Amino acid sequence: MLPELKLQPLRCVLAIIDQGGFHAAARHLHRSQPAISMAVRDLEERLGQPLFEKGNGKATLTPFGQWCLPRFRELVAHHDRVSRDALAMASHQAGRVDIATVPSVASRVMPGILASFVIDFPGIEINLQDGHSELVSQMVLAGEVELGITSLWQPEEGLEFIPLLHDEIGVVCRDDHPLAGHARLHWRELAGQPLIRNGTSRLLEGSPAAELLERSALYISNMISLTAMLEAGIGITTLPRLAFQEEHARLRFVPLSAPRLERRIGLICRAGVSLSPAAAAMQRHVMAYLTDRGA
Amino acid sequence: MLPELKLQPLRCVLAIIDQGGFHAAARHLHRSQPAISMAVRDLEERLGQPLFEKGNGKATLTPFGQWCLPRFRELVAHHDRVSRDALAMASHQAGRVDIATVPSVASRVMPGILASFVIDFPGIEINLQDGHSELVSQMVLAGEVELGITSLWQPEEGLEFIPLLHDEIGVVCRDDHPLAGHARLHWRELAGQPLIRNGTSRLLEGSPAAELLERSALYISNMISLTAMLEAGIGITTLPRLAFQEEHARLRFVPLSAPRLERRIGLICRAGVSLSPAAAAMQRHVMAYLTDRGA
DNA sequence: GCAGCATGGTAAGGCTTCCTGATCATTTTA
DNA sequence: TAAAATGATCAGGAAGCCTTACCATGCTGC
Repeated sequence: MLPELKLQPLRCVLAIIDQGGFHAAARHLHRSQPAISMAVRDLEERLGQPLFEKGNGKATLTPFGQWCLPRFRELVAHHDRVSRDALAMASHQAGRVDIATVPSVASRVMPGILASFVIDFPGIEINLQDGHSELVSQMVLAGEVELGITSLWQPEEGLEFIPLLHDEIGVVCRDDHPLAGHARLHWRELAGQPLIRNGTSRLLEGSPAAELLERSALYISNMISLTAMLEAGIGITTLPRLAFQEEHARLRFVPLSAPRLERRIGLICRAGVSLSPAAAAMQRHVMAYLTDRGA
Repeated sequence: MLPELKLQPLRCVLAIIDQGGFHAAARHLHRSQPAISMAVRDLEERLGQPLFEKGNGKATLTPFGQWCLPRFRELVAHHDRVSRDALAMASHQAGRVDIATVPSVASRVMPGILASFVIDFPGIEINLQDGHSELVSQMVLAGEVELGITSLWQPEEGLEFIPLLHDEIGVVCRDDHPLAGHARLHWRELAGQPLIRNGTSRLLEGSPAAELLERSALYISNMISLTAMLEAGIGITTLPRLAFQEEHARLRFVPLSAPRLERRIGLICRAGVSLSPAAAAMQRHVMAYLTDRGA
């Protein structure tokens, strides 16, 4: 029913007008002149009307051709725009990545990663959100973000996990606390200390140190409140090293040597769904960045 | 540089999504299923990114594919719109004709022509202007209108003339005028009559009756003023029959038999420039209409 | 007036593209 | 577990498209 207007012949028509002749158009399109003639003839046959005046030496548009010209030009421009955009998207020169991470990663790891990423891929827009680890998993599962960087408590259905970092658990206390000078600690040394639980405390579960949790009366999820408590000397807590904010001069981090505990931080994304080009670039970038510096 | 996105593969992608699978798309596009697979693969290679998820049984878009889909849909829709409009234009189902005629033709001939034209070509827009014959020629030459219907004083460079009607010259006078009862007149019978010249009087030039013009003191170009003068009995005039308005009960038209004069009314258009499809349809229609009824 | 150069159109051959039909591997369904 | 449906792959052939060579025509400068 509808004739299929191929783009190449349309380009020929535009080139003939813009370059002022069949020969010039042929040169411009890197074709031979007969190719131009035939493309035009084929197009005219499809439309059922001549586009160019015949007989006179010069290449002139018929009124029908004049009517068609701007529409052809628009269509070709539209094609080129789609083609260019798609190529930019595919080659990581454009696009958008939405990432969610736990706060510790967002503040301690992501800045370095993103700083180099935006240099390598200046066209890609980045959207970084942070939240506790279960929220991160949920956002990835729901498709709100394509990538997550977090620790998984357990393998979750529908999520793929790529390990990135081992994040060692330690004890955090004020610098004048008796434990502050230790190079490492056995969990029994914490017995009797006022332990403040936080969102990462469940990392102790399943280890001998778990019984410490049972004797803890204080739970604080907010990190700012927690550090304020610690600085006030109200008690001690356990944290992964990344979550420990080194800029607090009066707080000390002492690794827990027995049991040696860690959280495994990794990249998560939905299983079975491939990433957008931009997200794939980010994923590769994250992995290269963290393996270069040693996990 | 830019990959050439052919429309057929894009249609394949749309069909796969809309019909829900490669086989369904193949049926819908009247192609074999491998053709669809190959078209998609080729398109993916051009873009450098997969559009469909591989491995799982179903046909699902990658995020990149989801990004592309609406753009592909737009581009294909744009193509179809251009194709449909161009075809409508070419096949006289749409378009526009601008015509200029002399007033007599506009009021006496065009109504019948246009009445049947709009039935045959309901999609074509018509723009009819009238003016004296030299204005008509000018408008055609300047390209303001594509077609003119008028009489040419002389063959004009750049204009093509297709004769349509012979329009006989006669004398117009009031019904109580001594000449009103004649069936025909010899020019000498007009001698001594007060002759009012008008825009068509130069048709007498070059004939024996030309000397009547020299003895005429009154020239009136406006047809309404002229008929008012005639009805007032101020004088007589000469007019082509078509220009004589029969609805004036008190005026009579008496053909001039010696010399027998006529103006040749015809279609004019620019030489060497082909007509738009709509104008060509109009031209054919006018010629068929007037030859059917005898010139 | 005629050679020379430009225009665009035409014809025959070859290369590339694209489609088909048969077949395969995998997943879903009964 | 057999059957059906999915999409992928491959070889062969048809069609489209491009190229080289040649033709017809119109303009230009001597």
